[in-house]
Amino acid sequence: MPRPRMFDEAEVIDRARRTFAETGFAGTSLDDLLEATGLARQSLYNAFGGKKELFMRAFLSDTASAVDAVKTVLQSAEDPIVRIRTQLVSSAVEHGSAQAPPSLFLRAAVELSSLTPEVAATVATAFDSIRADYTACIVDAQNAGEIDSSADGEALGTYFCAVIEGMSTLGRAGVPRATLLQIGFTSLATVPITPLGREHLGTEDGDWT
Amino acid sequence: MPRPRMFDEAEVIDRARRTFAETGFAGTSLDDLLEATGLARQSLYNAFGGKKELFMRAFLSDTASAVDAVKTVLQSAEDPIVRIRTQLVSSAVEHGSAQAPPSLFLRAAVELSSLTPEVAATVATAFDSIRADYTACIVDAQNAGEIDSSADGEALGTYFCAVIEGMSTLGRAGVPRATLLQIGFTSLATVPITPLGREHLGTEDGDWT
DNA sequence: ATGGTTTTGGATCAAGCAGTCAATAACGTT
DNA sequence: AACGTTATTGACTGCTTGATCCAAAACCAT
Repeated sequence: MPRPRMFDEAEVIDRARRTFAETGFAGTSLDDLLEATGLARQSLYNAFGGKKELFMRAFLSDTASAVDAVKTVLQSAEDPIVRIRTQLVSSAVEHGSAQAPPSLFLRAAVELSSLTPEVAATVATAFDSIRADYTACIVDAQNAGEIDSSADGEALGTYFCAVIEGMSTLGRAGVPRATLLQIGFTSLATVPITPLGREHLGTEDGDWT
Repeated sequence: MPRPRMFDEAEVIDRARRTFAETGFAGTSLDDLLEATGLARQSLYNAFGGKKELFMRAFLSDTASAVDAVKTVLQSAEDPIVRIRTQLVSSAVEHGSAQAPPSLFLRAAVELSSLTPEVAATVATAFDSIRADYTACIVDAQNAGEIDSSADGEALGTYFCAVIEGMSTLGRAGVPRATLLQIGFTSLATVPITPLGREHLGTEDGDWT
């Protein structure tokens, strides 16, 4: 019996995500959000509660999909070592583009993790999840004989977390995609890949323009 | 004949740097700055011009000293390969501490590099300088026979830029110092160190509590 | 002392801020 | 067709913002 909404909630959150990612939480005014989403003032308050709540919705959604994107690649059906390279390439491509929307996850981590406990906890959990996915994939590769069994999977997992976040930060600062790709490929040299693994990887680095 | 200032300009800038680093540009009000610096309103405007100008002073100063800190370590009198490890450790220690003041450089890079051209240019120049210092140090190490001459010094330089920025981001998100140190040591495995270089490095990783 | 210059601190301003309220409009159910 | 429920709308509120103005105080060279 109620009057139906004239907007798509998911789309509003996505627009808000973009806006917050571009100008930050403190730097985004309610009017900015209204313009970006097309909502009327009271609609936003009815549907979401306020600026902080809408931000958290957008932030949690962005974090979840970022974590999910990593998991999907690292748990695909490819060879484990190929999955790792694919993930690094995918991070480089995602963060190394001027027109691509910047990451709200990074922004929130830098802007709010020291001020908002909930953001800090979410960021920590996300890092942990990514780290665990990487570690599991490395263990897979070790079991497949593609990575030397003496390698420390945990250490490499946290390490790749840092590399990914470094690429994200550099990408936001304007570093071009090709450079991020180089960083990704270079970081792969940390992994003691066996001859078998190297065979699976192939020699081609691919073309990413 | 003019009345002398009752404040130390450098100290004011340093206090402002800390405040901006903690709450960002948009998140810091003029009253916050007055409280942090102890200045009176008009004094701040007389001495610096306004919020934006004071921010730029603090940002440029922070960037310069961050770049300088890297350069100092990488151009010290130690063995080249030791310098690199020392720099990674120093970055981990600097960014991996809850009480240490967060980096305004990272904050500005993430918050403003897409909005303020001058910030973006400064950030880009800083990255370039760090990258160049790393590359030069790697070349030194190659000439000293500590790193395989086939290594791509440029690629490793940009790579270490990303690692450092990744550590900075993770540190701000609450990742502890020990983890950052592990990341730093792990990242060193990317470098093809010769037996001679390994000898110079020693076996000890040191104790950093 | 004294004059000229600067700092200082309080008062003030207009603009922008997040959030609220009451009235209207649109829908599904009955 | 009428009702109850919810979305929409736009005006409104009190507060904070960055910035400016002005008069009084502080200093140093003379």
